Amino acid sequence: MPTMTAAQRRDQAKREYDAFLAACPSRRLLDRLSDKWVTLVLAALARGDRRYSELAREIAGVSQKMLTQTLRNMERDGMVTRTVTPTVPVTVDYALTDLGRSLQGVMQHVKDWAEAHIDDIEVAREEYDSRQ
Amino acid sequence: MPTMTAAQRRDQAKREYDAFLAACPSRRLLDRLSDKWVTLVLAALARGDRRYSELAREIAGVSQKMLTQTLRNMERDGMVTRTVTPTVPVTVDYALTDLGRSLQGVMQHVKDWAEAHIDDIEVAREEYDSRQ
DNA sequence: CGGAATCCTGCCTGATACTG
DNA sequence: CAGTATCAGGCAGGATTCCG
Repeated sequence: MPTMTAAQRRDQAKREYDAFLAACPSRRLLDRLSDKWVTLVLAALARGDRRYSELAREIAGVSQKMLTQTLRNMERDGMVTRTVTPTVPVTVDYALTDLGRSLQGVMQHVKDWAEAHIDDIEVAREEYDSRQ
Repeated sequence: MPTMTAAQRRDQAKREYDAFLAACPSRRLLDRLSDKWVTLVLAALARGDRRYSELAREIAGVSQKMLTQTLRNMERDGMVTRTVTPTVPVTVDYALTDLGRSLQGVMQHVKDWAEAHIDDIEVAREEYDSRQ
């Protein structure tokens, strides 16, 4: 009785795909980096340790929610350390770990590429749009 | 009459922020890369030209919609070329441009980093979670 | 100061169906 | 084969409020 066979095959494929995804290092990192705030936090901390409010000011446009969430995830991933100093009011400092610094070095190349080639992209885009 | 002053200030700040964003090369590129399919398409095409269906098979988990959308955007950005051969049925080949190859070279470093360090991240994460 | 919690909206994405 | 069109839902992310 092959009822639902098509749906079952799809589910099967999906499970295999998920397993494949979970086993692929590149994709797991890409999932992390596709959160663009991660890269911006890395860049900010590369210039030195920062307090929460300093990061919020330096990374224009990030909401408190996203900044907190990003920092939590990065702490969880061993990219940054979080140091609470029980003053009044409390101060919280963030710093890169060795792992974070290592990744930042790689992302720096991406940033350099962006500054060198983003104009080419803009030009290509305008030409594409002008051809309808 | 300072009615709506707070809201107006927010709007003003938002407009300034948008203008700032539009002027920042790194962020514009990050916006593109935060679409993770872009990186995967770059990697696939780096191994040689591909037809649409080949890409769909090679990049497991991408929907037709997202693949088409990603390819369109990348073509618009001058990263890939799209060549239609009017056979029956029609064949469409995608290839990297020089710009695309250049970016792919940079992203290759990211991929290498991922394969070298993703385990460190996993370990850090498990330790973080085990500490509640 | 540095968050946590809540609500709520948009759009991102996948599923499905149709076309040349 | 290589798409386009349409619909639906899920959740990313913003705004707001409250707390230690």
